[in-house]
Amino acid sequence: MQSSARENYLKTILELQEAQGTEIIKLNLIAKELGLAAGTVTGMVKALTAEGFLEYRAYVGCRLTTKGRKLAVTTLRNHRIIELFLVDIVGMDWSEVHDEADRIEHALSPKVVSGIDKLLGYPVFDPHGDPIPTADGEIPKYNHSKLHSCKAGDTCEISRILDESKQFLSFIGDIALYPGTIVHIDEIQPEAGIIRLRPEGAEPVVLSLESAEKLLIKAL
Amino acid sequence: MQSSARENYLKTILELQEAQGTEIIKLNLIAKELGLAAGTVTGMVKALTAEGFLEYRAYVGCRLTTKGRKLAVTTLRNHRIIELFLVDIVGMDWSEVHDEADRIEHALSPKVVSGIDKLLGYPVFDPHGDPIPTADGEIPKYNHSKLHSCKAGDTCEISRILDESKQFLSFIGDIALYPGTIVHIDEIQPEAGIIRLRPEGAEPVVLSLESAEKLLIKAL
DNA sequence: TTACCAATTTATTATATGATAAAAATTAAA
DNA sequence: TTTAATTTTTATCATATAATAAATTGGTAA
Repeated sequence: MQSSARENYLKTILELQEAQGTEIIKLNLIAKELGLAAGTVTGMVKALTAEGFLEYRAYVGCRLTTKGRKLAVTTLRNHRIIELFLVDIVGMDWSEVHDEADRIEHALSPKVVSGIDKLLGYPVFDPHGDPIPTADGEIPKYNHSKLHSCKAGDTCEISRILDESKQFLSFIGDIALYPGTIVHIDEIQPEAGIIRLRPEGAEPVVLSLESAEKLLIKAL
Repeated sequence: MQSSARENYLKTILELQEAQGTEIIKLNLIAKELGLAAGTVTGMVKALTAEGFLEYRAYVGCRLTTKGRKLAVTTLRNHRIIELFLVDIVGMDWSEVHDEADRIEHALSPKVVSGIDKLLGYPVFDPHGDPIPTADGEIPKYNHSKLHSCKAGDTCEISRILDESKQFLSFIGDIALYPGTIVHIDEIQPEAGIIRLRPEGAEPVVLSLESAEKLLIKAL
């Protein structure tokens, strides 16, 4: 079956569940995320419900069933493993691998994925710091806070970038704020809406608080 | 996606052109090769003709245009590079990579393919000995002969396996007749329809002439 | 409570890909 | 050369995916 559309829906619903911390996802949100018309989503959600991947209540939203979650997690795992593969093995820039992975993730058998997983040394995070679901379907949880909630004088480690757009990642990459980078918070100006920080061993940089909200950190 | 079917048609037509040494391919043959109904192929060939990928004359057959050949060669290149990648880097068996590659080949951007090409060291052959088209669209030609046309006493090197079915490759792999293997022809019995040969440094094996026809060799 | 606005669903339409059966053309045989 | 067998095409139908517009529902403010 041409299930790559189905896998995309399920993966997106899983990502929204993870991002929001809620089980039930409004169809409108799915439409926005996938760039589809609302009516299209209603139709597909009904089909996925009939096939046992989702539970759905009109005007309320939908939720993954166990079966749906399984397929969604597999797709998300494929996506993140491929992203890491493209960066670590193929040598691509982290800003350009998301769209590639979106296409490749649907074409991989479990055997290929497990081979690449082994090749990468069973990694736990993708290049953006997103946790890679395990082969048996667990998604590791970390409650890291957002960079913009730090205080001046704090030292912390960048752990995850929530915005995977090419532009944002290029920008963040240019100032070397990769996951694992240690930064010192020099100053926060809520009125100006900016945060001044210094990556270890590099020149200080200035971010908008809006941008800082897209960076998760681990306190040190 | 929409164009993976198109890419499959064009790639198949290119392979048939290469295998037969003729430009014009009958639609019936395409249908057999792709496992589709004849009517389906007529429809798609018309579409591909309207789009400038093919030239087509009813009841005669079709031929790739320059534009069609370009896309076909790219797809074939992707296929063969991915096969080699799956064997050499991921560690899969050569008998199982064909179907995988058939799915993955449509999901790869030129950037990804060129990265993997570099990673593999710009290879010239895939695991089955098929030549990998170059990035600028050339398909290297070799006029190797078939194993079954050898004479007793000959020594030659296996260069290419024409049958990519899982069963045949498993069998040939079990007796280690990979491309590069040197073999001595001990005996040929046309009446019995068999050929006796000895891979260098291994026990002799017996093949049907039918199987031997699927193996290309290079005289030494 | 009613009336309006936004969100959501339904109904219709479109495109890509495929199958099947009937019609037409080609090839082979008598 | 006429007929029979085969191949190829045409015509019709089916399924998956998506868009749009109209109708419906839900929430909110007067």
